[in-house]
Parts: sequence; C-alpha cells; structure tokens
Amino acid sequence: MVSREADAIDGILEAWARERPDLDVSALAVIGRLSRYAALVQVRLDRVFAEHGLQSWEFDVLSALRRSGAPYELTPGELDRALLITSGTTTHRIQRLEARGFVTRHRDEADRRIVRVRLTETGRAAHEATHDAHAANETRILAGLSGADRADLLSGLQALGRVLGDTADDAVHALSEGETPA
Amino acid sequence: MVSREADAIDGILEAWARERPDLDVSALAVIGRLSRYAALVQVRLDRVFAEHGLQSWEFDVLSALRRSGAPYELTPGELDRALLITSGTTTHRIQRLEARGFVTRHRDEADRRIVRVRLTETGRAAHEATHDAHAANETRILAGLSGADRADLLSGLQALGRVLGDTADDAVHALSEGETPA
DNA sequence: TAGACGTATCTCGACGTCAAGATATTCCGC
DNA sequence: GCGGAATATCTTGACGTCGAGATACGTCTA
Repeated sequence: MVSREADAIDGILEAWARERPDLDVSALAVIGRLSRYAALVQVRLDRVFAEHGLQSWEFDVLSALRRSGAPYELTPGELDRALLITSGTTTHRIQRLEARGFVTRHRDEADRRIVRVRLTETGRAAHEATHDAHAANETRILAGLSGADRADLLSGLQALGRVLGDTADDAVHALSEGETPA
Repeated sequence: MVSREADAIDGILEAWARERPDLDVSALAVIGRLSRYAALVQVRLDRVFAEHGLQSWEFDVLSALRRSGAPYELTPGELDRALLITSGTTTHRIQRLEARGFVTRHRDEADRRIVRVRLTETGRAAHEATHDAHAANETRILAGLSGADRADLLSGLQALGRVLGDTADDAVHALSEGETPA
C-alpha cells in the first residue's frame, strides 16, 4: 500500500472541502485532471516539435495529410472536421504551410468549389524527420505508468469517448498525435 | 460482451496501421484521446458558462479567488501558477475582470511589489450564480459512465498526474473546475 | 548604506483562433 | 434550363495568449 502524494487537483478539492463542504466535487476530480493533464502533456509535446522547427499545429496538419495515404491530399473541409478547427483557421494554416513549401493547393476540376491540399515532398520530409522523436516522446511520457494504470487510463478514456459521442466519422483522416484540438 | 463502435481515435489508428504498419501507436491511443476529449469536454463546459454570461477564463479566475477563502484575495503571481498562465495573461485577465466590477486591485502596504486581487461582492455573486449549473453540467457529462469505467478513468488520470510530476504546491489556490490551462 | 541581485508585476508586439458573413460553385425541383 | 437551397472556401475583425523585456521594489552583503 503506497501512500500517494497529493497532486494539484487534490489541493483544489481540499480547498473546496474547506470552503464549501456541502459541494460534490467528484466530477471535478475527473474533469479537472483531464483538462490539466492534457495541458501538461501538450507542453512536453511542444518541446519536441520546437526542436524540429515545427509548431504543433503544423505537425497536426502534416500528420493528417500523411496518414490519409497517397496522394497525401485532403480538402480544407476534411481538415476542419479532423482537426476540430474552424474553416477560417484551416485557411490560415494552409496559407502558412504553403509559404513554407510544405503543401500545395489546387482547385478540383470536377467540382470547382473544392480545393485539394497536397503534401509536398518537403512537407513529407519534415513530418518524417519529426515523427520518430515525437512518437518516442509520447512513449516516454507514459513509460512511468504501470501496466494496470495504463490499462485503466485507456479503458476509462475509451468509455469517456463513448459518452461524449465521439465517432470515427469525424476524424478518420486526421487529428495528429500531438493535437490540441480547439 | 458489447461490441464497441470505433471512435475517432480508432479511425486514426487504423489509418496509421494502413500507412505505416510498423509504427507503435499504443501511446497515441492514450495521448490522442486525452487531448481530444479534454477539448470536447471544454466545449460543453463553455456552453454553460456562456448561458451565464461568462467566459471560461473568467470563471476560472473567480473560482480560484472564491476557493482561496475569505478575504477572497490572491496575488497575480499566485494566479499565474494556479491557472498555468503567464504573467502577461494574468495582468490582462485582471484588467478585464476589474472593468466588469468582479475584482479590485490594491498594492500591498508591507511589500509594495505585491498586488492583491480581491473578489468583489459582484464577482462572488457571478461565480455563485454560475457554479451550480456548472457543477451539474460536469456531473451530467460523466453520468453516462459506469462506476467501473469512472473508477478506471480516475485512477488512470491520478497515475498520469504522478508521472507528470503534478504536485499540490502549484495549484493549491486555483485552477477552476472549468479550466483549460495553457 | 551602496550596490548587486532577486522578486513581482506590467508592457508590447506577434500569433493562432474563432464567429459571422461574403463569395463562388453545384445540386435539385419544377 | 432557371431559381433557390446547399455546399465549400475564404475574408475580416476581435480576442486571448505567449515570450521577452521593462520597471519598481525589497533583500542581502560587505
């Protein structure tokens, strides 16, 4: 039996217990941790992206294109939905990736409303060069978890996903490993 | 034995399995969900805050002050650390809360480097009026989880917190229930 | 008690995101 | 084949955050 050190959320729960002992803080104990740890993990992921000259939003877009398979092409709308961002944000992201030479953009000939965003060889190389370090970083972050804790976390998150109504349709092509969706 | 519908992250894992079957995506299965679900939960929390005329960052600050106990006063530095934001952001937030009449600001007489940010009665009322609906919202979000799933999620997150080195010192006074830390 | 260092807060400019709406194109019913 | 609805993308303005540095104040040491 290990006596656990109190974490930051425990501190918050104790503060509420002092101030408002009548409150039920059991949901906060879960949701507060979810938010906080997602943010703390993101900081660690960003560090590795920065070492490779990328912003995490850049890696997210490159990843979505890469895993969509040859010819590594998606529409802005598909990117919107996969990355949980608005269309304005997508336009802006594509413009900057285009300026870096990571993607190209061309109109679909059959349906001229549609734009196709395609990963360039440069973009693919940038993703490739970053991906291994990023994957190792994720593995390292979770390396301290016991098998049981990790299984709990995964099954708990999967259950939460079901409750949130998250379905495969939304993100089939995208949502990178390092994502912080809006 | 229930056959589970694939969620959005499963779609991403399958895409990688198709494109790069050699990759180990088991860490992505955990961290991708953590990020994605934190974002999806935040959207639901924001909805309730909006119904009460608050931004979630406003609620976060008011909550931190409220749970710090009478006289509901913290320094900008304490808010920085508790809310995981930079000092510039804190200054900006306080200015806007001051403009809405939710907090006041005064220099500490003993140490004139220090500022004290204090919740006004108006600010306390705004927090009070929002808090119950927010807590009910959090409870509702988790209501669909079985007891076992919820216990898994909590213990998995607690273990992750230990791995991330999150300690009570950082957030004792703050970090609201609705927080999206930077 | 002067200077050097440390601490607390604020300022400034840049950036990424969103919401709302504008524009262009296609689809559908008649 | 015409007009209206639907779809896809882009534009614009506002906002929240960050990083780096500036300023003000306190502490310590010789």
